Amino acid sequence: MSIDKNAEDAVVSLVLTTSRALVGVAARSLSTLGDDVTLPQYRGLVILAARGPQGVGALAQALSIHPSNATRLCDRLARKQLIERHVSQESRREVTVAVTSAGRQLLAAVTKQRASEIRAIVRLMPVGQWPQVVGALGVFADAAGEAPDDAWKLGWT
Amino acid sequence: MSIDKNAEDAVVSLVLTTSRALVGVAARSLSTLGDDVTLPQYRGLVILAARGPQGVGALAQALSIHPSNATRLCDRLARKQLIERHVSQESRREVTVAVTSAGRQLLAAVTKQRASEIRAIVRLMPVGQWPQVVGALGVFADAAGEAPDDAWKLGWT
DNA sequence: TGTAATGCTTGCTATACCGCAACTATTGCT
DNA sequence: AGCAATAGTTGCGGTATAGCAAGCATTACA
Repeated sequence: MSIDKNAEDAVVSLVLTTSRALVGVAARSLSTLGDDVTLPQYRGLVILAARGPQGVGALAQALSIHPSNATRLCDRLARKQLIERHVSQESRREVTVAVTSAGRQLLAAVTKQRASEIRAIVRLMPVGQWPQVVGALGVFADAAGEAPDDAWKLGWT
Repeated sequence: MSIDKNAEDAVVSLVLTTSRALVGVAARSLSTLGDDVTLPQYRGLVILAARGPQGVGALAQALSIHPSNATRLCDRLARKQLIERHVSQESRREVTVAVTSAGRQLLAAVTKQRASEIRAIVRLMPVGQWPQVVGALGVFADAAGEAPDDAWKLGWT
């Protein structure tokens, strides 16, 4: 048990270290947004892109913010042409919010920047170990995928 | 070359996936702060904890914000007893900012929460693969460590 | 010693974010 | 038709972040 415990601690510790590096990458990729888009706005974009067009209320719930707050977030995103508001066809009182192509481009730019930084790191790793890394990360990703995952909710991905 | 390219893409893609999971963990761990501490404030705390006590100007530079902004950030952190300001002994015009024990406790709580979530994921991985994961993550962490690393600057760690 | 540079703070203004309450428009139900 | 529930918006007040300019000490230097 103590051996397993130590092994577990070793894995956790390494994952924590890895986490620091990857979160740093993510943070920097967001900073490429400049002052154009704030973090809450980016989170909203991610949600809308992941879940597809939906109402302001649903967005508010996903972001855990007050509906009125979501309205104004949408105001700002719409002003930047990153989303579009359309009155729903089903209910005239519902407003459907959708990411525009410009919004998608912004999200793609963030991902691209992130991949680019990761690529630089990967190239520093001995090529001979890539297979092992792929295997290990696959195992981890599987496990993380099974874990209750609200990550995308937070829009920090 | 095309094979290496594919292999590289595979690694990058997996790291991206892993990144999403880990960033989600990090984001959730920050949300344990409640509304007590904002993200900029947390970033400041991380910097101070990592670099040790230092002047307001150095903190501002590390956070890439205006010194006046750093002053007010320190105001808020000090009001919450998370940092302390002392006039430097060397220069009476310099103010040294240091994390208090309460501040360290807050940081520890975040890390603890993060480790706890990671532990849950680790336990979902087959024990037999832990050694491989440790090896692979070690390789990755090394590579990430060699890469120009401003991650801690951003205080999202 | 007098002047310039440094380190930090304060006044100012602007934006973003946040929740609550009140309001409008629409839909659903009786 | 009338009333209640729903979806979204707007008004309001509050805090946080952010930069610029001005000011105050203090230090460094000429």
